[in-house]
Amino acid sequence: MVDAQTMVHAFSEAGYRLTGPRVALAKLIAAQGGHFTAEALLAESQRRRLGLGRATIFRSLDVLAGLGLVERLDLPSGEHAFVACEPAHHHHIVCSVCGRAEEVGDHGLRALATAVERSTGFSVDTHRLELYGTCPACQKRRPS
Amino acid sequence: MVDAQTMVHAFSEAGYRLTGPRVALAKLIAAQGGHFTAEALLAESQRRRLGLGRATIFRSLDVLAGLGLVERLDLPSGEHAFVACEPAHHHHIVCSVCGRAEEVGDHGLRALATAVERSTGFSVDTHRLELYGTCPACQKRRPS
DNA sequence: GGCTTATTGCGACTCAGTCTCGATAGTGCT
DNA sequence: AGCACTATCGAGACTGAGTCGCAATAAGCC
Repeated sequence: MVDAQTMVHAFSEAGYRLTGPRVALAKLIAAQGGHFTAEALLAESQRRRLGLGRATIFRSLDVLAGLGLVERLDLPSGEHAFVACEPAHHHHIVCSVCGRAEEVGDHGLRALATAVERSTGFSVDTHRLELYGTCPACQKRRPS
Repeated sequence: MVDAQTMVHAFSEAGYRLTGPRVALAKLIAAQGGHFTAEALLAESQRRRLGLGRATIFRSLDVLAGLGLVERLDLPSGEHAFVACEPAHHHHIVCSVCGRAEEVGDHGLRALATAVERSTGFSVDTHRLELYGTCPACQKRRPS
């Protein structure tokens, strides 16, 4: 998780203006537990009367994604969601019960990519790995 | 790659009716080299005057995805695409130059999932891995 | 051939995300 | 503080993917 402060700093550090809407959005994102959709942020901002426009939310999310503070992910349902995260290479595991997301290190994926390069002849540029499962808390609460 | 025959059989085998539109669509899919979007199929079917409706294409694609003969994938651009493939667990590597997709075996991903389970406490249900790179042919044609 | 019902195509509809544009407000300078 | 410059904003129109409802059609079965 990343707090609002960090995001706010990142904005100005990268040469973007530090505007009210951006600060409000940073707080909103920091308040989200796990992954969230643009639509959810929009709804929440309306509920709180923050007056953020749809376009502003999408634009800021784009900027944050560019800065690596937020990552797009595609849920199995096909929805597009986001998670707040540190700007380093990693992947996420998403709890399908509560939606909480956690960062996951490399764990040998790099080796896997190399193995694939060798066996297919492709050169691998990027990859996306998303894991879905149940987090410890939800396992305890509802042992399936 | 999967040929039209296989898909056609799979339809009837699974208890679906073997209709003209479905056969036409199967051929269309088999003719696609790599990944393709629903929109591309629609456009192609119009070009060939096959008279397939938008809804029909989406519905059949859903069915095929359910049968595992086609897999949804999300391109880095955010587009939703599909690839024809064998109904077994595997992943894809997609060439970002020509769009050709190839199937990739497990290569130790299972072990990675276990490592993640151990380190996070999550229990992993599913995952999606997509690799993007350049295929041998495109590397040769345009050595970057 | 006739019956049943899954499937189709059409067109209206929804919903996420983008675009345009005039208004607003950071930021840097004086 | 006051000012100018311009990035950014909000509202709402717009777009394009995907879905839905329904009457017409055509598989599969007798």
